[in-house]
Amino acid sequence: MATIMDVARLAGVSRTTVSRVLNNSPRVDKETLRKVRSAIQELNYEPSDMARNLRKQKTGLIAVLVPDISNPFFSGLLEGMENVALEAGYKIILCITGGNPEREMQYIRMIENKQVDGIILTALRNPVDFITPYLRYGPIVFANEYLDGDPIPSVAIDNTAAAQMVTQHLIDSGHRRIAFINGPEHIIICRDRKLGYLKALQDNGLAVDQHIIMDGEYKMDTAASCAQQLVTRSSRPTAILAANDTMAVGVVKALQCNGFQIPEDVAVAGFDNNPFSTVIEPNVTTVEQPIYTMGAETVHLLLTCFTTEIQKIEPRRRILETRLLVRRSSTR
Amino acid sequence: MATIMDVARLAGVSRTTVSRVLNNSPRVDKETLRKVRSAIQELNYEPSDMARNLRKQKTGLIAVLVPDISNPFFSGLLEGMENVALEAGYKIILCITGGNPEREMQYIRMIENKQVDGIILTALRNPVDFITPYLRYGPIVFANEYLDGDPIPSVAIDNTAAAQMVTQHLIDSGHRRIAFINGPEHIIICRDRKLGYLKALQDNGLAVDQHIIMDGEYKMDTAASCAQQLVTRSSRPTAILAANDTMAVGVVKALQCNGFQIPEDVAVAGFDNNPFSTVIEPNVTTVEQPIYTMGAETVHLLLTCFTTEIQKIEPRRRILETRLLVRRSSTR
DNA sequence: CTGAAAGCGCTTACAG
DNA sequence: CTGAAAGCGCTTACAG
Repeated sequence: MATIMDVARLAGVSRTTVSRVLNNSPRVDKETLRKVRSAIQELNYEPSDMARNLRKQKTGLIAVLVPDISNPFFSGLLEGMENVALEAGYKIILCITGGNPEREMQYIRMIENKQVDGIILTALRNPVDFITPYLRYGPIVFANEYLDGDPIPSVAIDNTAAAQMVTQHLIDSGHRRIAFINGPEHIIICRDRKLGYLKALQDNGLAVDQHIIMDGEYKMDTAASCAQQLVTRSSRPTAILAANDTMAVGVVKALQCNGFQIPEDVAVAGFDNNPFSTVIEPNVTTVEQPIYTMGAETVHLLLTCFTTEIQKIEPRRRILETRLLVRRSSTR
Repeated sequence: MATIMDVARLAGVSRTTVSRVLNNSPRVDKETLRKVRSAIQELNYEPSDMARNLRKQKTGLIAVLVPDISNPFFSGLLEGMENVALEAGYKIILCITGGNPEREMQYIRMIENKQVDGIILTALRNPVDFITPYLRYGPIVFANEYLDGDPIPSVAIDNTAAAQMVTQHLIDSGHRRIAFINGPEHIIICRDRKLGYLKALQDNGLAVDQHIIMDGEYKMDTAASCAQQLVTRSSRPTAILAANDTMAVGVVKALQCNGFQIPEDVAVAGFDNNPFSTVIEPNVTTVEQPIYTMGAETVHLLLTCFTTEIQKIEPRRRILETRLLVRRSSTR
């Protein structure tokens, strides 16, 4: 491949001048410009990004860590991120952690070697103390996540309020015994969804029964067996709230398999408004999140971090709006 | 951040020696090794990948172009790719083209500037002549795609045979009038699926009716309206084959909306074995593809291209096996 | 076993 | 308007 020196020689100028042409510097003679341009053309020259990166000390790369891209939530998030990144001249490195803490750390360490300019973290599986040391190498932001009193900027929804809203809807529909199938509880957003669920029960003077609060691991199968257990119990719940739609669908299928009618026997609701929720019959009531926007906003936030001191960024925690979508699975 | 010179100074050696330690060269004195290691530790030194890349003339990056990651087919493909890439020390740049030809070219041009070492292409939307000039910059391979008589290695299934197999299954189930809802026909695999469908009809002496061969654009909604049209016609088909499961699900829902029983009134089959196919009732008959393996094999193929002349690679076109999964949507 | 030097391909003060 | 020089942070023949 041709280098800047080849172009300079052919055009009979210094490589400084070629660089000026490449970077659209205004201080170039018209005739020189023409010569350089034609040399570039003739040699089919393209500047090397590797050299530019070293010189400018930036990679133009953003690492995005997700547990699993087959989950429509994360693929939607990535789509929002990718669009904004591309527009800003950045590329995204896809880091699938599979929820594995070691793999997560392995990817985070990319910033040490300056393989990327910044990192976006989702569904963090390591203690935040493991992450903060890496902040000195470059900016790190959260999507769909946040930590109490930490210095890491974030974009997310108010999970407590959202869970409270959907639980309240079930209560308003007449349910008094509502089960909750949560995702992994060490994930902050799951912790908060549970908080919102509990809050709604308490606000309405309903008893909390730990036996009908379960961990569905965010998976359809696991949630299905949770549902199975819930309905074979002596006093079965009349409604089941799941922390995402994938699990809600698992619940619906398990209940239908066991001969229960939805919503007549048991109402069901989920989170995310993912495509499954409208493929299954009955369609599942859910909390819609602005997923694409969340992805887009997170990249904007990271880009801001590239040029602004973290303390000066306002707001450092962005909260996006959610919307309750009432569908047949919870309608009497 | 500390550089190799800082380490060299602190350890009292040359940067050559530090580099040797970094790269585990055997020719280093034990005591020197100790000094260098402790200096590295003390300075919290990590070598810069930007500098290494420039020096070694490689980026450790692979660009993967996909039209849409919300499609489980492509997210599964990416998972297979990501795993193999990571193991081999490569990272993946996520390039979502949205099926946009300009955007596709924009991403392909990354290889000109040596932003990536190689490219994996799926669902190509540009003429192959647009691509071949870029082969001189670095290797390009296809996943789930192939082109007649071109020099680009590929990993895919035999789409003609697969479509023939599922069509034959419908014929064997007694259907004589089978509609086909295809994806965009300029995509090679769609062209071939149609070929397989036609072949099965011909082999069985069945008439081909162009009116019941439609373009569903790979989308659920579009396929649903295709189905709507098909069943409101005078002589409606007794079976509908869709080129992917997302469309098959659209067909099922549209038919059910119109009061048709599946499979009693109309049988349905799809492609991919995607999660939708088992969420909907009845579960949809489909052709299972080894998606994860396809992703993994494609990266292996690309890695081979990094070290081997393209003409010497055997086999240059890899064909993976498929399997027919007969489910209730096509069972009488 | 170790180091000086060249070089990967750019950009950017600095000087003219 | 243009160029010589330094430098981004590494690795790798080459020499000793």
